[in-house]
Amino acid sequence: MGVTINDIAKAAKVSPSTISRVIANNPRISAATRERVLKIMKEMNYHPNYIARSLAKKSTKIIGLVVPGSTENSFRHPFFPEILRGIGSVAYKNGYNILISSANTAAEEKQMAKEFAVGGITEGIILMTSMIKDPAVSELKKLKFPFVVVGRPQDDNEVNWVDNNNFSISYELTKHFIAQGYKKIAFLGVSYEYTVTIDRLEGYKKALEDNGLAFDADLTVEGKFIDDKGYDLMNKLFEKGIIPDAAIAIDDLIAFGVIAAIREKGLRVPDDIAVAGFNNAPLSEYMTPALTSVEVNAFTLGIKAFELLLADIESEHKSFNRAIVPGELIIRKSSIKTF
Amino acid sequence: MGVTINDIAKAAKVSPSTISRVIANNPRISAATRERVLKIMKEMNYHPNYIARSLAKKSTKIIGLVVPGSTENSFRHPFFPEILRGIGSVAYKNGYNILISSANTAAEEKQMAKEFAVGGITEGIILMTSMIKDPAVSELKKLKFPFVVVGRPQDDNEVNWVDNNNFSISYELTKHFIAQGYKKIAFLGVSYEYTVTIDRLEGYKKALEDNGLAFDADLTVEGKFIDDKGYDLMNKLFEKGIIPDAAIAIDDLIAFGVIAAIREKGLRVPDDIAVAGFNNAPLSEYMTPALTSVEVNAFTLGIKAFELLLADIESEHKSFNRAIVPGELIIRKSSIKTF
DNA sequence: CTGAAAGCGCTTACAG
DNA sequence: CTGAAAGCGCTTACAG
Repeated sequence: MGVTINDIAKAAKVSPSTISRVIANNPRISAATRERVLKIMKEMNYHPNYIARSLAKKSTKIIGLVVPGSTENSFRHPFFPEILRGIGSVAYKNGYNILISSANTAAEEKQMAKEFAVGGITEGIILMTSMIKDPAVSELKKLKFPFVVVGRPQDDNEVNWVDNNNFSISYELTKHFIAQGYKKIAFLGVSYEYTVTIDRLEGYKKALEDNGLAFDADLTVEGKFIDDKGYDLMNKLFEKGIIPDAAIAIDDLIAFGVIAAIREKGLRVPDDIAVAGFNNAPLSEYMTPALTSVEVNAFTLGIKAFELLLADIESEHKSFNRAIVPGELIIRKSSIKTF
Repeated sequence: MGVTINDIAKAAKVSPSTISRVIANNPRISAATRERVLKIMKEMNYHPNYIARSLAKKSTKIIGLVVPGSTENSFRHPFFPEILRGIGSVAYKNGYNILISSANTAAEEKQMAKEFAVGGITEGIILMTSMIKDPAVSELKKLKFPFVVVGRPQDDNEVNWVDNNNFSISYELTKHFIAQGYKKIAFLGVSYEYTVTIDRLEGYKKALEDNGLAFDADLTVEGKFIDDKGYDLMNKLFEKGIIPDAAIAIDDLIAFGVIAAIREKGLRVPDDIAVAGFNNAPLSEYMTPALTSVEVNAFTLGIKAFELLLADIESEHKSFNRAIVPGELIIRKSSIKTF
């Protein structure tokens, strides 16, 4: 703070333009003056002002990240920091900084996204959301501002997005149960507000169908994605007098609640009811029994999200892209038939 | 992008100064012109340029957050997003945005902190670190730039910091074991690079001492905080032929590895060895047995960190402050004597 | 190879 | 109540 390009110019007895060119590594500056200026910059402890440069260049090298906020547990989920790590790793390499903002409601989210877009502070936005009818998405579309959505948007027309192959991986997981002879497979935690849960439900349905099992709506329990307690969801089934032989939960945290409910009823996992989740929570491998899950590779999702955004910001030729990161089925004891 | 204060000025047939005053809600502007200008701003879809304003006002309303990066698992730990949520919640209320940066090494961390400080882009910094001899801390001290450290710094002279009462809460946890008659209590995961682990070790030692138990260095296993596998740490004890009757792990994730090692040896938790962790991971309550832990209230830590930073940025009278957020002992089955 | 000038889009004393 | 002017700290054609 304090020493500016003009101070250096005076001290070096050259013009500010020259200082600017030294900073920018402009090759037209003679080696002699370059050295002299660099030395003085160091002596006077000069550092270019990022804000002034941004204004002059009309480029801030900052991207905005809008995350769901305090009222939603999604923010607490381990995949969030993983995605952030992924974004950060490539952003850093490309000289971008990340401005982060959390919103508590869809309206707030739209507001934050808009502020980032119109304020001239960010050059692009990543939305950590995949909600149906997301107002932030329509707002950014309207503004024609570069952005990427993490999670398939309901209407993926004219938007960049990244996601897992939720349909396929859910299909595969369901098949893993069917192949072992399970027939009454429950699906817990669908929320019609999140495409991710819908896609997983569809994969499950298709797997049933392809293997001659009828889809039974009674085996599907609606929830609020990861905001709900698996314990409650499983008990809804029990209260209806339904005892499945297997249960797929939309998230590992839900799965643990499901297991708790099963045990409370005096049943065993996997012997009486086999269980699997999604998102491979850090502790899932340590549980007893270890939980079968799907690794979603959130770090890679973050990398892809940034790459798509960068392309949108820098490319001359506008296009809308998507990247699908494959999930990996991780089979552990909770879903392996023991008899 | 595009429409500036000058465009509005022309359209409204007033000077740019007047537009600026309307934006700033300056009371000296007549209601009539204010209304007219606001109307035109809306019609022309004008939004003030944040960067230009920052340059003119010499205030960006942005704080920097430096987090440990990809190579460290600390970033993956659930407390990270919790702290971020806490910071975000108050930052938002105070009109601050958060610029985030992750570093992989201590040197990189210092570099990021310095760039944030000297680049004129942030007005203060929160360091998510509590490492011994943190170069970022000394750098920011040298620059006399406002900052707050999450975690007690080794030398807390002239630094603002927030932390849990790690000594006391560890004391309390240890006493919980002693009170039940446990005598051979292991302590796993001390890292002399993190003050948090040292403080917890000291609390453990003091509790032993105050209750007539000798501290036995052989019962302490060093680790790399949450980067290490609890499984390996516990086996180090076993390999030395030591079988404790209780084990305190520096983190819940470590504790789960510890439990896995205990079981592999054919012993039971808590019957043969009682176990507890710290940081109350989201799944700890679902484990079998549910894990005794310490809730560190990371959200509150984040709030306090921002409040301290804000005070440093805005206060006329410089001072160095700290805030201690009490942890809460959460006793579950893993540490309750069954016989 | 270097400089003078204009400009990026705002704010803010100063003047009236 | 409003405006003209200078300034925030840079960059960048244009000129030489």
